[in-house]
Amino acid sequence: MATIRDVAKKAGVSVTTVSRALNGYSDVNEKTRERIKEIAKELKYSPNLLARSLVMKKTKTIGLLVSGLRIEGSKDNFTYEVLCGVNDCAGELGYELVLISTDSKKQQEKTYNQLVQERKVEGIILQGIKTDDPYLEEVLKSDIPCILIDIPMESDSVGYVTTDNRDGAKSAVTHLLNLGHKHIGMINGHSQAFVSQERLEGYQEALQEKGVVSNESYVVDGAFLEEKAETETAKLLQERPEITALFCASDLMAMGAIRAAKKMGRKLPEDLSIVGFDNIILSAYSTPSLTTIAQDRYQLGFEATKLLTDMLEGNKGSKRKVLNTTFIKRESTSENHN
Amino acid sequence: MATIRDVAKKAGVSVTTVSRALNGYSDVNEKTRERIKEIAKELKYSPNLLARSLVMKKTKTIGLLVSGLRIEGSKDNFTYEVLCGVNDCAGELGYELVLISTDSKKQQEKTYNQLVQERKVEGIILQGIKTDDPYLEEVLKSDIPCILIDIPMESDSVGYVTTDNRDGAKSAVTHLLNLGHKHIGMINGHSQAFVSQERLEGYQEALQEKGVVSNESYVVDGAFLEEKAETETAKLLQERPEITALFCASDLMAMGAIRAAKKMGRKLPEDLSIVGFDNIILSAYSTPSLTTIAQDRYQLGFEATKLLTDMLEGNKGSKRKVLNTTFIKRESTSENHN
DNA sequence: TTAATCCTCCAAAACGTTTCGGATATGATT
DNA sequence: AATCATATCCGAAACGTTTTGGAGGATTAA
Repeated sequence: MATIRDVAKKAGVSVTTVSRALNGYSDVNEKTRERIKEIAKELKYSPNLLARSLVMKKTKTIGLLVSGLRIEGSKDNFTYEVLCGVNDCAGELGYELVLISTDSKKQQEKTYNQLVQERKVEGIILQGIKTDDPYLEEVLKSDIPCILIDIPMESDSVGYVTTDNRDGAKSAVTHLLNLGHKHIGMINGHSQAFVSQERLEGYQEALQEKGVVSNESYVVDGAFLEEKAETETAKLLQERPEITALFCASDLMAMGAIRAAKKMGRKLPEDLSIVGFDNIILSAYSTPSLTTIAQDRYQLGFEATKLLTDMLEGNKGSKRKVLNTTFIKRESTSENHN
Repeated sequence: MATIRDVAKKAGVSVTTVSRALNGYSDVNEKTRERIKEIAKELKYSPNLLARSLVMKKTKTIGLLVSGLRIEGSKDNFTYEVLCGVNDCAGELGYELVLISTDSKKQQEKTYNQLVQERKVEGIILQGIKTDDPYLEEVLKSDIPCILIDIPMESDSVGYVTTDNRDGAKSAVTHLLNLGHKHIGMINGHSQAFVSQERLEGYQEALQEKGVVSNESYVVDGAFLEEKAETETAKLLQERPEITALFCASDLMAMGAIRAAKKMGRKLPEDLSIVGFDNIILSAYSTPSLTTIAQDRYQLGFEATKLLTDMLEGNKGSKRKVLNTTFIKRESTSENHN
């Protein structure tokens, strides 16, 4: 609890000198600097960051605003892995990290600007918000530097980082086409997610390139939920028995799809090939293990932080980053024998 | 960026009055209070928490110090789920949460006290540190309120929350005994974890109660790692072929054990029964799905936060909390037919 | 010798709040 | 009329830093 004043008194110098000594300014004699450092250590002095930030108007703090930091997130670990990336990068660059989690209830109490202003974060990373979230509009208007994860929007103060979802989806579906599948269904997420739109486009593009006519009724909405995906898959497979392969917009939904198929007595992958998206932990452990498109969530967080700090430090440069996916072949896909 | 001064000026009152009006003091006329509130909203004023904390010497902030916020943590999600619990409870009680992650490199630069003092957290929750961690000693000496997760140590300013590991382990092993198993091996974690010691005791106690002599060579160390557990299990099963059941101190290690057993051609659960500990997501998806002892990691975080804030607000009461486990029967255990 | 330069150091202001100890006015009580 | 209580407001200090603009002395240059 020693303050700079205590150090100054004990060292017989002014507060100014202590401050400048400890902060490495050149206008202080090396001998006194050493003495001051000594005394500071002796008194276990460490500067009060509140006071410092107050006067410097810099907090060296970034916020990670996540909508829905919930236990269900354990299944895909998206938030956790993004958090790891953000944390690592922030740590490397000397930024503090405060975690801000909202839900619709909290959002009614405080506007985005209030939230951010109060916490005194210099910039913020947004994860998990939907495209129809009221905060999104505020973000774009506000001049607080912000990086969006998986929402491709830009302005003077906002950038984004995302995965090449379209390309990833395309390679998933191309893989199925190459295995000889003609009737390929898609279990998509929900329409309030950009990634869903993009993955749908990738799906359609792949079909088109191989000259397969796409059928609207082959695409259903699984809301990124395992259960919803299961019921939707069951319905789809019943109504469209000619389908021999499925592309799921998330691994979690693929888990639901697998369960639905198994319940209907379909052998996997002989009767039905399934490709997921994400490469979550589960996908390697399920039976059959899941062929999928891996996206690097850790890197998503890491790059977001890099972009944000670049903005904060005035480094002009691209405010967006699109990461590549990698295709992972496992057991859930095989040649079409029908 | 409006300050309290701006509001005061516009309202034609003093700074003091604005402060007292907004903070609900009674010595301000209701009419002026309303006017001030109006103007505050108009100017989008929100108080600078830095300044406030500086003068009040209260930050309403707690820290979650985790050692090893790493991507590998995705597999068991321990940290994530604890975080969710901490976050929810902190949110409910109006505390901010800052995430502090350390590793041995960082620990050399800053002592625990420095870390905590600088960040101006009022209290802190420690997760994931080992019993031989140098920070632990500091924590006990320091008078900053602290709750340890899974380390049963207490002092004036520190408490803990943990799971009843001994009882959990005991019920796991008792389950195996009841299935007729006589030779039960254990894949434990590492000795720098209290939970390992406790789970070992539970294992031994269960055996003793049923009058089964415990055999030291039946217990090996899997370091809480999947791979290590796999190799250790392979060795154990080879050297002690009479073993028909395994109790693993974590589900993740059980995954390794399952793999080892499968590679040796053992049928599960017919040839070998396995019980895990934790109830991680994977345990429900593996083949066979894993019988396990569930611990509520979310609740661990939630209760830790409750204990901490109780301490911060001067509510005297117990500084410790031990949560119960629940037994979950799945496919990986069956009767002993040997 | 004088002027200029450099090296060390410092006093005071500033950051945006809260709070303590009054101040003023009004009305009630004696 | 004097005293007291109450309601409403405010000035100034305090929190612990950094930074600005200079002061004083020693050294160097002219």
